[in-house]
Amino acid sequence: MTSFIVDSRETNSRIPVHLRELGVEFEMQEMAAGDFHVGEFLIERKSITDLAKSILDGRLFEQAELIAQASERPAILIEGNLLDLPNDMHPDAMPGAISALSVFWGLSVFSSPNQLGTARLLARLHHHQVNGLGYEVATRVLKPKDKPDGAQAQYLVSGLPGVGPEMARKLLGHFGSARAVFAASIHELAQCNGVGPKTAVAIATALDQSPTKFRVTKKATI
Amino acid sequence: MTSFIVDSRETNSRIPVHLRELGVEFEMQEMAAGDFHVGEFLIERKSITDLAKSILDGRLFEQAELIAQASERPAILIEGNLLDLPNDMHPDAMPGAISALSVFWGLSVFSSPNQLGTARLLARLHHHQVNGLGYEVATRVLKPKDKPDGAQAQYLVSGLPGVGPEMARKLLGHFGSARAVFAASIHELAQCNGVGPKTAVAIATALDQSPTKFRVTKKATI
DNA sequence: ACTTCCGATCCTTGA
DNA sequence: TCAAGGATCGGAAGT
Repeated sequence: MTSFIVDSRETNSRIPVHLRELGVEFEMQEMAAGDFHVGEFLIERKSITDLAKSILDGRLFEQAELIAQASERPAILIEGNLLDLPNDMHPDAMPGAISALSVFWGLSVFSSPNQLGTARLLARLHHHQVNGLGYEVATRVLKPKDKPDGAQAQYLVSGLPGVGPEMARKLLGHFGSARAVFAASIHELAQCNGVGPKTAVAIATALDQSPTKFRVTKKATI
Repeated sequence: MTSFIVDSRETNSRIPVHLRELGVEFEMQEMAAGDFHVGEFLIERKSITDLAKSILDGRLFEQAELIAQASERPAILIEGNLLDLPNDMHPDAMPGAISALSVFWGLSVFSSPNQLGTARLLARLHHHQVNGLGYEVATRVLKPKDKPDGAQAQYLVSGLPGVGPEMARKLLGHFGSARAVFAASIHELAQCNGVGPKTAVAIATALDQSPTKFRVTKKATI
């Protein structure tokens, strides 16, 4: 699950070098299918020209089959500019291949501009699977700095469902402080001008919601 | 499902035109989340610059969450050259975003060079899902769309000064509900792990401050 | 998204 | 037992 294996043939590329520069630890092995084994991903790396070649000679889908059967999370990583195609290639060929890989073989289709980009992506994929995000996604950006007036309270109250800056102002005027707003019952809330029964209920619900489960770090599998 | 729905906002782009030129039939609708609904895929289209912007202002997560919860097969389609990034952006940011979208939100990450490429890819995705390969492909089971319970409360509480997502989580765990957090005294707040005297005072101050409209005296500063 | 920086909190030590 | 010091965590801001 936390493994990072690089196929020995990748010594031809600068990927292993870049990975080391990025401080990633990995093993090199002869791999039966794919080029990188990063956590649950099994990834086949293809430069855009190699990909074009594989499409034309029909070998692409064999390889797709291989990695699709070898992993729960098969992926292809297309490296290079998507416009660098052989002139004689049909313009639908590349999109068609990407679509087929995704629809029929369930592959994730990553893309990177160059070998360094590839290394960075691999490193991040690994890091994310090992450490998660390392932090929680920032909720509530743009917090006001400590202003002496009620801006702080207004911002706080405007976090309630259905409450924007204007409604927050009304609520604060009616109740006197943020603490009082948050202590109010549904009925009391509804007394405030601008607050109807629906909003009142929504507010009370949010306030009384119990923290049975929390997302610490989001974990999803495909 | 063989539907092909395009969000009405896409009229700004040339995608619908290209699609018609490619002989694809589709409907245009106002979509709640995403830009294209192609078979089982729900796809959000982002130009590389828009994507960069969304990363910087943190808006990307919300959108990812939206389409991830609205579909079994959520996807993002990155349009443009992956090297066209704001040069003030950290080089690890874009790969990190792609990785996170894939690992944590289970999104497929497509890529296309331009609007025509996007249209071609969409067309092929549709065609493949309609006409298939003669057999059904086992579509992978996607994410446990665990709607985080208490997210609303966490958002609300993280509006307090010195309180981010993590502290909010701790506070809610300690007090049981947002209402209880907002009712707590300085001393009670300080009981919570991670909350010291400074933070406790800051929180209480924010809660009890009243709009200064009526206050004559000013806060003394050193 | 990532990184850097800073302040607050918590933990350990040693008197 | 408590105070001072240093390690750690989390938040805020900038790229």
